[in-house]
Amino acid sequence: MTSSQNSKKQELPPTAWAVLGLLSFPGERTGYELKKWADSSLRFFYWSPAISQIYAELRRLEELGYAASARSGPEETRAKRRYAITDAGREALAGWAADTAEAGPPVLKHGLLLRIWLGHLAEPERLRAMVGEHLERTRGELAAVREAVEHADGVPQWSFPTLALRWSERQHLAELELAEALLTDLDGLAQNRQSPGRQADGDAPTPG
Amino acid sequence: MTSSQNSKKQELPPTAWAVLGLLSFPGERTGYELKKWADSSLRFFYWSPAISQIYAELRRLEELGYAASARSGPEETRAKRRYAITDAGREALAGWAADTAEAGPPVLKHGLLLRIWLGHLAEPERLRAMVGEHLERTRGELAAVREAVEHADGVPQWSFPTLALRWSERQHLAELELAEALLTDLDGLAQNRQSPGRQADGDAPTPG
DNA sequence: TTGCCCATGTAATTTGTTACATGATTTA
DNA sequence: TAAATCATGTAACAAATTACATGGGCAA
Repeated sequence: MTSSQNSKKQELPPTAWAVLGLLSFPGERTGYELKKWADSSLRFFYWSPAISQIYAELRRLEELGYAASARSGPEETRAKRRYAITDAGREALAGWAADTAEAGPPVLKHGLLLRIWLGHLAEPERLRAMVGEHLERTRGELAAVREAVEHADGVPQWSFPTLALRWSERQHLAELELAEALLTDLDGLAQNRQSPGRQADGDAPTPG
Repeated sequence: MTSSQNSKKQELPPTAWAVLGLLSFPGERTGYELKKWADSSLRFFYWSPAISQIYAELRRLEELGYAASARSGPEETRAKRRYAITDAGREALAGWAADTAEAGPPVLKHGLLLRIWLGHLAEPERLRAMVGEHLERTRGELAAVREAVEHADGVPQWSFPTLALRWSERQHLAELELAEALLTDLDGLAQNRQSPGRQADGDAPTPG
């Protein structure tokens, strides 16, 4: 059997692949370093697992032979442990990344929008304030993305991560525009509510 | 003690609030109906819990006195069970929704971008194809959002859900533009890779 | 009469978080 | 020498999914 035809696909959660992905760039690193790296770049378009989960995934990856670790100090001293990806790991990761069915649609969990959706429970002023706070926060995030881009840009090994970060930069710009448009829509709603005066508790229409 | 001052905040997962939110619109509905509704609208800006979890959350909400249910048939016959929000539930939900600290930044889990980030493991052609598939899928999603908007638009009780869906429509349009820009960037990368010829395995720079 | 949609629920399992314990190294 | 950061790990728990079991009603 050829190596590209492992009929039994490794079933691993996306987090495991993301951690292995972090290891797929040149160099060896500790779980701690991986966490910091995830916080400053992965999190913008995917997400940053808890440090305890990173350690757990690293152990699993090592068991599977996808990663190898070396202690810096002597055994038993709980010293720094640096991980590197193995050839088998690189191959498995490439196989997973090429599987487009695996990817599925992007998942968005937008707390602000959930609250807008529940706008009938809040004061209009409160809603506008929430969108304003969201704008502020998003500007901060955008600055963080730009820092990450600056850090990564120009390094040949990081051309693809840079691409992802550039996408993220544009994504944050879009998020700002979306929020502005939302404010406008909110104003429009307030206008229409001016005259009617009735909160309309008629028959419930069918959702769905 | 006034009802608006329960000093002990109810700690509930976002899913519980989302389910209660579904109940906050006029009418009584079954868990099954809630699931369908979540699939066709909530999922675009938040996410749609598994049906088994919806049932679990409904039980919890009822225990807390935030929702009440009535069987359609006689007891013990596992008949249809319709849920409605209670006054206490509405109040708790309003309190949660107004808490802006609770909201946190939006979370995005973008499988395609994770794969772009790992672009060094794939054929350039494969990457382009993946973005193409993403464009296709996003167009389909956009159509689904528009259907939902059409369904909700004009119904007075649903003005805020309609707002959220409009936001989602624009968000999907932005997603399409982002993907087009990504294709362009991918082309740019391919151009630069033309001459060098070396896969550069020099010193590992420090990520972070 | 077969299959699909409606409808509810349980059980097992996985995934992921927070809180905690521990100690080395660096910096003020 | 005190505090911050680096670094690894365990334990308890919460959140969420998948698979499964059950059965009524309706349409081809």
